[in-house]
Amino acid sequence: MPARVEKTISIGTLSDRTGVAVSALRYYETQNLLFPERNSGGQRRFLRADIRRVSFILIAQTFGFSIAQIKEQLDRLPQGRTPTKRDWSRISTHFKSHLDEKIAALESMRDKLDGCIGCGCLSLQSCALYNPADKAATKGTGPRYLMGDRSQDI
Amino acid sequence: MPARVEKTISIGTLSDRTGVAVSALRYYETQNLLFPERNSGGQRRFLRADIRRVSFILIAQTFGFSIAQIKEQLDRLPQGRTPTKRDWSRISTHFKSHLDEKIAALESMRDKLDGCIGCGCLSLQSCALYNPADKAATKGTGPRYLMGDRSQDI
DNA sequence: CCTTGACCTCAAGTTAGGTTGAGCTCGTAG
DNA sequence: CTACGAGCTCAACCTAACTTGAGGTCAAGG
Repeated sequence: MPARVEKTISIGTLSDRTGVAVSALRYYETQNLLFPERNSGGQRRFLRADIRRVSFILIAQTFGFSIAQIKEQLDRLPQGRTPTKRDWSRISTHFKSHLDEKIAALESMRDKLDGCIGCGCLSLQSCALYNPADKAATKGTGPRYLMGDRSQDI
Repeated sequence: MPARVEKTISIGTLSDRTGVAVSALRYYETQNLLFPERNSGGQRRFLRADIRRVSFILIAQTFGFSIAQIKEQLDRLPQGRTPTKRDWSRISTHFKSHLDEKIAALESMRDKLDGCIGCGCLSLQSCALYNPADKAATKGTGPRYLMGDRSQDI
C-alpha cells in the first residue's frame, strides 16, 4: 500500500520539497508570504499548493526581486481558492515586464559606459553616466547623486 | 584675485564635490577604497584625483558592484602616481565585461520565463528556470536551490 | 583670545533576509 | 508508555553599506 496522501503538509516536508530552510519558511510567514493554518498542537500545516508558492518566491528572488515586491505579486493571486496555472501565468507575465525594465536600464548604462570608455572620463559633469534616472535599476541604499570634476581639477 | 587652488582637499570638500556623505567617505577609507593623508592636526587630506576615484565608486555601485568588487578594480590602478585617463579607461573596460555577463544572465532568465509563461508551471522540475547556474547573476544570499512538484501534487 | 563650525574616534543603530540557540512541547515509532 | 526527532517561540546574531550620537579637538574669522 502506498503511503496515504495527506491533505496538508508539515513545515519540514515543505522544506524538503522546496529546499528552503525551515527557518526561512517561518520568516516568510512573518512577512506575509505564506499563511499556514495550525493543527490542534499549534504546528503549522501548509497546503500542497504552497510548494508552488515557495517555488515562485525562489524564482522571483533569483530575478532580483525583494521580499516586499514578491509579496505584492503574490497578493494578486486569488484568495480562497488554489491558484490555477492561468493565475500563475498571469503573474509571471506581470513580473516579466519588471524584468524587461531592469534589463533595459542595465543596457542603457552599458551603452553609456561604451561611450565613456573611449574618453576615460568616468566622472565628468558632462558624462552620460551622470544620470540619476537610471538608479532605479539598482537596489539597496546606494549613492544619492554623482558630481564630477570641473575644468581645473586633477 | 581668485582663491588659491589648494594642493589637497578636506573631507568636507570631497563630500561637497561628490555628493557622498562625510561618514561614507570615512567608511570607504576603512574599506581601503581611499587612502587620505593626515595633516599635523590629524585631519584627512585628500588629493583632487580622489574626486574621480569617488565618482568611480558611485558609478560602479549603480552598476551593482559591491564595495569589495570595486576595491578589486581600484587596486588595479597604478600606485604612486595620479591615474591617467588611460588608466581609468582600462578599468572601465574591465568592468564593462562584468556588466555584459550580468545582462546576459538576466536575458537568459527572461527567455526561460518567456517559455514558462505559456505553461504557467513556474515550479515544475522540468522547468527551465530550475537552473542553479543562473544564480551567479544575482547577489545576496538568496535561495540555495529549487525543487518542484511531482505529478500528484497540487 | 574666543567662538564656531568642521573634524576626529569609537560604539551602536539601521535594513534585508535570514540563521542560530535556548528552552520547551508535539507526535509518532517501538 | 516512553523516547526522541520534529515543531514551537523569542531573542540574538550575521553581512553589507552606511548613519547617528557622544564626547572631544582643530582651525579660521572677528
